[in-house]
Amino acid sequence: MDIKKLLKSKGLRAGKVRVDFLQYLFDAGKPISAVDILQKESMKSVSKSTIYRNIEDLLEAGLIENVYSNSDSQLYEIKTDHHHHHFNCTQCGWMQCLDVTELESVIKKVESKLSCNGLIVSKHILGFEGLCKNCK
Amino acid sequence: MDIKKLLKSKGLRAGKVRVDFLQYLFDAGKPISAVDILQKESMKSVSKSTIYRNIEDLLEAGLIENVYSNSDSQLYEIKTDHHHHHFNCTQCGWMQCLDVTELESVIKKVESKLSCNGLIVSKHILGFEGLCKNCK
DNA sequence: TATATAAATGCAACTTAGTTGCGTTAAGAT
DNA sequence: ATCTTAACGCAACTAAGTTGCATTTATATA
Repeated sequence: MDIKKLLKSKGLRAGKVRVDFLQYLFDAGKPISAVDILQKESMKSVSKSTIYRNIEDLLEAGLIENVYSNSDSQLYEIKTDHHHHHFNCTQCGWMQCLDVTELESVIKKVESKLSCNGLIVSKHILGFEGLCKNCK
Repeated sequence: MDIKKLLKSKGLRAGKVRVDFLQYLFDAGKPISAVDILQKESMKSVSKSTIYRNIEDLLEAGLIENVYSNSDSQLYEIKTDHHHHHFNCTQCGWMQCLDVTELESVIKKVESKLSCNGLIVSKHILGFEGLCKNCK
């Protein structure tokens, strides 16, 4: 789908930086931080407040989501209907998507148990850390 | 067990601030941040570098461990042999320990599958977020 | 108990991710 | 073409965490 139309469908204007930013996230195919973006050559002239405010807007619109990692800066990726988690190399930062349907069903059980205890569960965070093939 | 002896058994000296800090973590019975500590009346005169360096040392000694939360500052708690996870209220910061043995066995399976793929898994992070009874 | 020494602490300056207020620019509806 | 307001840039700020260095103190040893 066209980026501009996607943004419009969520009630967001297709500002120059916003379009580039979202396109970059689509192309990256991996979790990205605000710092990553700001260090990109093509983004050198972009103000960081613009990036951080775009992250806010895109999160709120449900176009991107936060990804857990042990890095100093928050990571984000395009939000898909297919919920998944990540393995994160603590040495080089490499990440791999994990599809673990078995896990998801157990997590659902825990969440419904918590709901019965009077809590509202809005999300869960799950991540695996360690060393990748190259770094070990 | 006596705090000073515990520290000594890990090859750490029982400095005044370190003992107080570790005692506080034991008494708190909930995850605590460096900022929490530094704001305590009895810790007002303590340097923040001392706290952060103590956190490093205690982590390395395996006496405390990091706890995931959505707060700005990192949370820590006394490390026990009994591994567990938390529910975290995003409004007030309240946390509840969760004992989910069912989850742990599935996670173990995932981790061994990752090991077969040539990755070294050192730890996993799991947390649930939402609203507690008071905040919902 | 006195002494030596390295670990623990304090202090101040620094780093870095992220925020905020405000003036300017440009997207897109009319 | 014009108007409105969202998007953007800029600069100053906040707050968590780090670092270098001087001072103090825990503790091993004499």
